[in-house]
Amino acid sequence: MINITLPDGSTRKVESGTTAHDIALEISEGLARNVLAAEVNGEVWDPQREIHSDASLKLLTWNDDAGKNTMWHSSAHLLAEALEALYPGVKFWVGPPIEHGFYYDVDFGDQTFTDKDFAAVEQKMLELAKAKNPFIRKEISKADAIALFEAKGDEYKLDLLEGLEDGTITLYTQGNFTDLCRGPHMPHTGFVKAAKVMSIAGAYWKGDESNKQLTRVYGITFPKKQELTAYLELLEQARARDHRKLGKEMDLFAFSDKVGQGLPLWLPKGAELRSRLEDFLKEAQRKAGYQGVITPHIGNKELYITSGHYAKYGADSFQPIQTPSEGEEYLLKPMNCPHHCEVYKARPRSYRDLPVRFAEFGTVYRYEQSGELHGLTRVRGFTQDDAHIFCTADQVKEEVSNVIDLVLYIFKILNFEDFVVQVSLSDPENPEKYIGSDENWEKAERAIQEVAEEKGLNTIVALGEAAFYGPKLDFMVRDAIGRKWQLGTVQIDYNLPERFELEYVGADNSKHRPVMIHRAPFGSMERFVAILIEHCAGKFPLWLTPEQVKILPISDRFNEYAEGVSKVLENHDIRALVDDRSEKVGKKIRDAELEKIPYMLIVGESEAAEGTVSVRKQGEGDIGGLTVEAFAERIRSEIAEMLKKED
RNA sequence: GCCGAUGUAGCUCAGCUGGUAGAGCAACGCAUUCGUAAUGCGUAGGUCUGCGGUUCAAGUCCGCAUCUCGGCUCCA
Repeated sequence: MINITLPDGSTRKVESGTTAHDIALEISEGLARNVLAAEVNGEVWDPQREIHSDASLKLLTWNDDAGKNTMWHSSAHLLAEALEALYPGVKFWVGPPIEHGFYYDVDFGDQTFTDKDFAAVEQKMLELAKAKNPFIRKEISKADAIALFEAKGDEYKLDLLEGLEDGTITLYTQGNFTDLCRGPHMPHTGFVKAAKVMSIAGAYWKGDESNKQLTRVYGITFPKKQELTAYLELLEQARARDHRKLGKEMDLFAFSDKVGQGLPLWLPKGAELRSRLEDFLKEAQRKAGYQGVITPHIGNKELYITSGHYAKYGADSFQPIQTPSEGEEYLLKPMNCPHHCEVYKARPRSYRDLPVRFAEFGTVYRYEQSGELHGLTRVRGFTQDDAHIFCTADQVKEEVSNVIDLVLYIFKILNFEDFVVQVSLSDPENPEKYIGSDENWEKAERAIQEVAEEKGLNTIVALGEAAFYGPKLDFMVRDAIGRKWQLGTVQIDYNLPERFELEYVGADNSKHRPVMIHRAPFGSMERFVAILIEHCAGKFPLWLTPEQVKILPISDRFNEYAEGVSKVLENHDIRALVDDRSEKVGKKIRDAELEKIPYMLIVGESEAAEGTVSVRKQGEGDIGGLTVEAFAERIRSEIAEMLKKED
């Protein structure tokens, strides 16, 4: 007999060899029907696998991430089975679960597979699912496994086998399909009630761009049909908020083939939105003790040789600009840090001056791979809300703390409520990868972690993810429909102060090296605006939106009164326009609603007579009449309320 | 950069197996003067991404280039 401990702390005595499925059955038949996998002593197992020693057990269903992953991993095998049935001779590499569904990397050989073939594959998958074929686990010796896949002529599985140790190799079979796989899998294929092949794409074998490309087939499955429908609706919703679509519809930005790939053009409304964000951050930074600096868009190549960026990125960047002077070369600046180092060096610094914080909305140019460009989130010319803090090692903690406060303030004002903080530290196994003294690293890593903890941030620590020049802290936000984005970043840097020989005179009258902190709360204006658009689906907060109010006269006779209202609002710094087209008010309302203008003011006979406006809020409808002054006051206080969230 | 798909009016899209382009919305004009999500009529707008090729004839077929999109790789 063995003891099984369940998550609620209760213990069951069962025969050795009992499976998780058996235990689920003891609890309830309904539960047993839904168990996809089981966590046995912290390891995810097949529910059918026999347990032979005391263990802690957690039954996993569709509601657990690990349960979902198991089903999707099994679904990848189901996909493979369907593909093998329809395309005899195809070869498979790997098929893992991903955040939404799974994929399988497939070598179709001479056969073609296009999106027109998806439906047939989906049908086959469902047919195979209906058969409720069990997933059968089999341990196999390495020699037998090699023989098996050699017979099949499957070079991919043979390659996988090379990396595996004898004694740990398992095969899984469902129906007619057998795959080399560590598992675990759900009990049988019947759990899949809905299947969709989402897309195909090329993917390098082993992720190496010098290898051949396989066809990556993406799919997703669900235990209920309606969950698939809901998922497809969510995707539809995401498409509707896509910043590329909204940016075009709302006249915020554009691209031009003539100007060049990945070089955004900010249209008047987008420019206005952006500069309002910049002003907002500038004001917050001014209060936080930053000083603005301005540096040129190009820099002598020597600058980047000193910084080390030329050696690392020179070949993949916009190439140097020649001058009439022989041998003289300039680079479009790919980052602001080297310039700011030179700002620091413009005069000798004393420990009494530190910390100094140089801020600049610095436009930089990076030659991103063409296939990498994406709307405003990945471009070749963009403006960082950059700043560099130069301080002593002892000041790092407080400075990081202040930066975090600034980022949190911004998130609060802009309603990014759901975020985690990733702390990237050095890899303890490979200390030689990093520059800077052990003492300083330890100080900085401790400082970052302590600050994160003191602020009660939801933190994940990523060992080995630090940059070679220092540890960092990144904010990952979740937008309104649950997608994750990386926004603000704080990075500690021991490298550039060294390379630029930055110094300050200490209290001991000798020279010391400052620590440099890079930080960008937005990341870049382009990226941030893109994420903001998607987060709020184009309905910007009142204080940010380019057009706050549209005045809609009932007929041309009231255009004059409407203009008067507009003037009054203008005097209150409210951005209002009159829709003086000769259209019915219903049409004007519809257009203003679609333009996502927060307030519509309908004016006609009675309003003109009484000096009032009839107020309509976007998405909410008519909210009654107010005098013009009262409306202006309402807007003013609404905005004040939004910006007042300071701690 | 690589794999694949795509490019038709300002926008969203039709255009079957080759026979020199069409709709809705937007724009413009006229009429209408209207009360909370679309007034009517009319006008104008296109080297069908570009360059070559096949053909009596190319938006349609082929090649190359380019852009965009989905991924991969990359992201100082």
